[in-house]
Amino acid sequence: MRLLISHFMNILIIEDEPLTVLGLKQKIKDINPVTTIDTAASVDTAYELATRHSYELVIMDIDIKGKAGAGVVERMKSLHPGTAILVITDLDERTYGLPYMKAGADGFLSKLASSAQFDEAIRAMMVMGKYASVALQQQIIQENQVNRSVRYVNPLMSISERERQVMNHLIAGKSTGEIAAILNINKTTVGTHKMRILKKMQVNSLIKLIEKVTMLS
Amino acid sequence: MRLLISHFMNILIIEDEPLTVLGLKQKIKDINPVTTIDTAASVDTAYELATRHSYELVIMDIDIKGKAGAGVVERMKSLHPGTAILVITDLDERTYGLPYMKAGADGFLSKLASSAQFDEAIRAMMVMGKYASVALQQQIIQENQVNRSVRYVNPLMSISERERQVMNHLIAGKSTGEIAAILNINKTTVGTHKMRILKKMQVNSLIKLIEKVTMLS
DNA sequence: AAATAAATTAGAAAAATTTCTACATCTTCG
DNA sequence: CGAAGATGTAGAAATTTTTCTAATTTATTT
Repeated sequence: MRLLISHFMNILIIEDEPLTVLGLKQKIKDINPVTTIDTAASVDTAYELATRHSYELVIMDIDIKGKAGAGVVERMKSLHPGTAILVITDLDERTYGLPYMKAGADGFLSKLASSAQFDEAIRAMMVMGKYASVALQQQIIQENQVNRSVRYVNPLMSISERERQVMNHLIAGKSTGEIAAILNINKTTVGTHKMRILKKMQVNSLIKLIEKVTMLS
Repeated sequence: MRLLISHFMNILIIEDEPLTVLGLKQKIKDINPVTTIDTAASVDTAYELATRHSYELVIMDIDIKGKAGAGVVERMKSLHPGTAILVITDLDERTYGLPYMKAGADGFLSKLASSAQFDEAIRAMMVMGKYASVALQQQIIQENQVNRSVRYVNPLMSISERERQVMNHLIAGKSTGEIAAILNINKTTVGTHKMRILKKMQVNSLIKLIEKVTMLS
C-alpha cells in the first residue's frame, strides 16, 4: 500500500472528455481523499473558475476543442502564479514537453503514459508542485548545458514561444487570418512567423511541416 | 437512482489512454457491478485476447496510436460475430459514425459526449447490443431512404478522376501553381478543383482534408 | 433522343498569403 | 559594456489563392 497524502487541496481539472475526467478524479481521490475537485470542459469556463477560486493544483488538457497552445498555460499561471499546473495531452512529450514547461507548466505528461506514471505525476505535483518524466528531465538538463550557438538536433527547439503558438494553430488547420484574430496581431505578422517557422524547420509547405513535426514525435 | 443491470458480462476495452480506461471501468461498474473487464492498449493485444476469450461487449477506441480504420472493427466482428461493438473516438460523429456502423460497429459515440450520454450508450449496448445517438439514427434512416440516387458513405467515392489527381498533389504538399504546371492547366482551374474537393469532403482546410483522407483510407 | 447532371476548364475580380524591409526589444557572449 | 543575433511586430508591394460565373464536353437517365 502506497502512502496517502492527506492535506486538504483544491484542484481544478480542465478537460473536455468526460471519461478522462472520471479517470482523473478517481486517481486523485485514491491518492488524496480530502480534495475538492472542480472541472471545466472549456477554456472559458476554466478562466471563469480560476478568477473566482484559487487552486493548489490545476490539471489541464491543452488540446481542448482546438484551443490549444501554451497561451492557456500562461494565462492560468498569470491568474494565480502559485498554482501548480500539470499539463496532460495527446501530444508527444519529447516534442512538446519542454516548450510547455517553458511556457510555465510545472509538469507535463502524455495521456498515453502508464497508470503508474499518472500516479507518480499526480503525487509529485501534490507534494512538490513539480513533475517531469526522466526523459523530460534529461532534455531539460541538456537544454541548459548545451551551448546556445550549437545547432539544435531537434529543430523544434529553435522555434520561439510565439512561433510555437502560431505553429500549433497552423497545424490545427487555422488560416493566417484566423490566427491573427486569435492572437490579436496583424495578418502579415502571422505571415512573417509562418515564414520563419518553415525556414527553421527546413520545409517549404505546411504539409511538410506537419510531417516533420509528427516525425519528431 | 437508475436501474442496475445485473446479469454477468464479459467486456473488453480497447483503449490506449489509461485515464479513459479508468473512467470507462467506473461507468461500467456503476451500471453493472457483475462484469469482468479486460483491457487492451493496443490493437494487437486486443486481437490476441479476442481469439482466446469471448466477449459480450467490446468498447473500442478506433484511433489507437495511429492504427485507425474500419478494418479493426471488421476484424473484431469476424472473430466473434455475436459480440456487440461500441466505437468511441475523438473523431466527429457526423462524419465517421455511419462508415463505422457500416463496417460492423453496433454503436458509435464521440469521446466529447456528455457523461449522461455515455451512461445511456453503455446501458443500451448492454441491454440491446445497439446504440446510436439521435443524430446518427437520423443519418442512418436518411441513408436507407435515399437509395434511388447513389449515396456515398465514403465521400472519397464521389471524387472524380481529375479531382483525385489534384487532391493527391495537394496532399503531397504541392502548391496550386505547381499543380497547374504539372497538369498543364490554369491555376484557377486547380483552384476550382480544390474548392470542389474540399466541398465534397466536407472540410474547410487542407489539413482537415488530409486528416479525413488518411482516416478513410 | 432529348433532357439532365456531372466534369473539366478558365477569366475576372476579390481576398488572402508571401515576401521584403524595417524597427524596437530582448538575449547572449566576448 | 557593447556588438551580434534572435524575437515580435507590421506596412507596402508582389504573388497566390479563392470565389463566382460560365462555356464545353462528357456521362446518365427517362
